[in-house]
Amino acid sequence: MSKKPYYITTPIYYPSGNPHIGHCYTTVACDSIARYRRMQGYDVMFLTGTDEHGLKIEQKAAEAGITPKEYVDDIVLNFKKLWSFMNISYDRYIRTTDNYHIETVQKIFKALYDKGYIYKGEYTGKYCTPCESFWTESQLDENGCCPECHREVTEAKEEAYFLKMSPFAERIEKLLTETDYLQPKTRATELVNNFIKPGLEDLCVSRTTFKWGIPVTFDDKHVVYVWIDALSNYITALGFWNGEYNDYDKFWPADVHMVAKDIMRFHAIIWPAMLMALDLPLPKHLAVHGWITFNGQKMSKSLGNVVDPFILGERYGADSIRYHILREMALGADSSFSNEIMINRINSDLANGLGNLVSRTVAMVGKYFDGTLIKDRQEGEFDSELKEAVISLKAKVDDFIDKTQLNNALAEIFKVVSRANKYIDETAPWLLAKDEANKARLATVLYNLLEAIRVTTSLLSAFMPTTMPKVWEQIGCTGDDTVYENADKFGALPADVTVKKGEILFPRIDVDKEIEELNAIIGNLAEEEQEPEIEVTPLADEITIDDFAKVDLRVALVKSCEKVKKSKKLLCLQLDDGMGGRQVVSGIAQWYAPEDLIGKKVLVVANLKPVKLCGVESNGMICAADMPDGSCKVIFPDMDLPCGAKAR
RNA sequence: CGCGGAGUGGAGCAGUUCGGUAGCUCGUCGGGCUCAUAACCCGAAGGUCGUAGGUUCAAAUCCUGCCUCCGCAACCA
Repeated sequence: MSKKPYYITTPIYYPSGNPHIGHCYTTVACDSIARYRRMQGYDVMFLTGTDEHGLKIEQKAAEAGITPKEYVDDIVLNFKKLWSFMNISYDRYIRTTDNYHIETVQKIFKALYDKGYIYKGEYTGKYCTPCESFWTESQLDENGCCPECHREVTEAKEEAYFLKMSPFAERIEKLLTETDYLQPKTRATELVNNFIKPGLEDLCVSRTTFKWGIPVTFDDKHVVYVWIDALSNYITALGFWNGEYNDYDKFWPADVHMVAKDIMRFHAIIWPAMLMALDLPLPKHLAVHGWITFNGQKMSKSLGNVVDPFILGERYGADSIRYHILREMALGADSSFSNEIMINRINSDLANGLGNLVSRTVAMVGKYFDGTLIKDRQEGEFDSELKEAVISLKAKVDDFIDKTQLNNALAEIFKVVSRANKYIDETAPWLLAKDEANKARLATVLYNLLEAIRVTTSLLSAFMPTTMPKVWEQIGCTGDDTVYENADKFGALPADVTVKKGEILFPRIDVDKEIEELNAIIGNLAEEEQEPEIEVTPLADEITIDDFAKVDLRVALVKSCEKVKKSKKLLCLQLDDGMGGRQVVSGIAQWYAPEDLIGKKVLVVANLKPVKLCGVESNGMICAADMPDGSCKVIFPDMDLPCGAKAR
């Protein structure tokens, strides 16, 4: 009988910077599932990779003075290094710059065009001429200018290809609401309400404004924009429409695509639409997890160092990091990461719980039996309860794996670890050891403990693949003892098993000392980062005095100020401008409370065309200056200046 | 009234579908044990389950209003 196929994927990561703990999160989870499925006897295909095209990479490479390919080659190396460090067992690694992928994407693009799902249209957006870049409204900086060079942008149109989405809207809505495709399903309504009910917009799938992408074969001005390029990796990597591999028929549709919530939308809507347009089967599940947050804040570049997986892994071991990530991660929800939480977790579960259980059990076999158990047995109180817990564990873990609830799977396993520690107290082997007559009973107790360790660690080996074999060595496992098939059986180890004391598996960590040291490391890194941070943004193009005269800056007094409801960033200010007053809306709510501004004087661009922001009219703009950390500070003029005074 | 989620002992969470003695992990305090990585085991303290009403014999759970937080969308003039 041939093995059942199982296909699981991580997203392909964008290598515009080095990998961080967020990448680990998804990848470690997929790896654990892949390993578990392999144990269960599935023929597993575990795919990961990198999405290497696009404007941002083009620019980063230009900054570094190398070609885009050279740039990504470098970073891909770091990704692979991290995966090898974290003991990730991927079966295939796809790079969107691989030739076979490029060819296939071109074929897919052409096929969609021939089917009439892709058509040529016009894309309108904000364009920055010096940068030759299009930006969406949301990408613009706080002044509505180019986020790269901070110069003005203009409305512009460019020719582009679009993918029709509306033909698939109904099917996608059903997929989200009526099937268990999306996990957890709680986000389905949100997606449907926000994107499908208002009418699915056609998707822009090509660009002419940058070159670092896959060329459209029948129109060489265009390169394929991210969607069709990146998402199709899941099938091109199997050899779909290419000769590089040929297991598409075997593995498609995928069993699980695992993604973080920020790219859920693309996998929940665009990817199914593409597959529908190509008439291909849809993947079975999309497992969405939250972000790792750091002390409640979203991960950011400056915080990235704090949780550098290499630094943490070197200190505590890759398996400890894997365990912590998996144990904290609940499907869907964010999970906060702090060094303290992690260290406490490692101490209580791994060092005190599992590590200590192995250590004390092995030590007792050594002390009371010289390392090798006698074959005599005598059953006693508490045995059956322990055995029951051990034997029933596998089914429970299986169930949680099926639901991609790895945190619960681990919790279940550690309940048995706890049960075993309790069993030691119940049976008190050190008392049994005092009387030679109890030898058989003592051997039974220790054997039962070894069996509990064998079963829990064989199930754990999918999650902590590096450390568990070390345990097996210590408790005297050989050959097939630790296979999945034996994980719901009691008595796989030989009755006269020989143990071998080994190194401490998970050394206990001194919390205070470690936190201090980690903070010191963070401090050093932060200092190194500081220098380039103070970069001054390039000067805008030269203007004449007449140009400046067009801008009418006035001094005004803030009479009242309140937050714009339903908005996070906006404050609504009532100003005395010496001309009867005016209302101005400003995007500074993150940095100023209303009472910080009331009674102060500000500089306002007074002849700016009025607009509505979040439905509130704004007649001007408050002058403020950028801070290096991305926040901004309002410029307060001298209080003696009269309202309405014109600045020049 | 844009859409959605969440408010439970010091912290992090489960329980809410199909109302019926409020549970888990960590922390704190007390006790026990000594095989073990100052680890292990037992016990205790600590919660008017965001808030105000309503339904009910009975509400964390159902209904209504309100407050707070978060995410998406919008938006940073």
